[in-house]
Amino acid sequence: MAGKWSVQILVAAAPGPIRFTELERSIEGVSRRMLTLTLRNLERDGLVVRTVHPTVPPKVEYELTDVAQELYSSLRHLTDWAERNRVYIAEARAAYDTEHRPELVDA
Amino acid sequence: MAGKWSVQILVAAAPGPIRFTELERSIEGVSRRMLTLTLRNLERDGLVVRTVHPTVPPKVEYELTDVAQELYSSLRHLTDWAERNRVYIAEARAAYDTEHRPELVDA
DNA sequence: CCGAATCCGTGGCGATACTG
DNA sequence: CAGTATCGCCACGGATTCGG
Repeated sequence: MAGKWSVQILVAAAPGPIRFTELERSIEGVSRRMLTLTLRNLERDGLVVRTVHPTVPPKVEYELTDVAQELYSSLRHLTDWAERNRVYIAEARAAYDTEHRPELVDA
Repeated sequence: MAGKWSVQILVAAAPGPIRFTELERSIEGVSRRMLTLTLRNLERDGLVVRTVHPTVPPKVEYELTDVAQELYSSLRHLTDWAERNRVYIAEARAAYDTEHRPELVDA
């Protein structure tokens, strides 16, 4: 799964174990459903470990595996690139649109 | 567009200018439509330049910009990771499935 | 050789409501 | 608190057809 939320979960969980609700709060716009689904897929791929503390109230923590930590490092190169070229791409897009689709520019 | 074919186009075009039909042949399973669409999006984002040679028969070449070359380099970290952990993930998946969904294992 | 236009199926994802 | 279950939209992308 290259799912929409996977990367943000990796980022949020990279520093250390994090609880379900903490994830939900730190990731803007994610629904409980998608958070669960994405976590299950990450767990399935051996990227996160799920630890249930049998307490009241329930407490579940998610933690990245070593493999996922490596993935996170590799991803940083990508995000760095994205950050560096954010403006360039936005300008290229604007220029392309004014040249090829003048009607839609202000829409 | 984080489209399905963008990365493969980057890889195919990284060595140098490449023609439309060459792309179509070197990328397994891509349709003419999706190739065109993806190329347009990459062009729009300033990642490829499209050069039309007014000859008969027509000849169109696509070439990566410097920004796209940087992206390609950054991507390599990811693909390297994927290659290194291919087996690990496959095994994690198989283990997860046999444990959580025994019915589907052979389906 | 290179591409645009149209039709249409699939599934990822969101909204909502219900549980232990 | 940490999920699960059900419903439905719509954008991505495949197949096909029509040009320059």
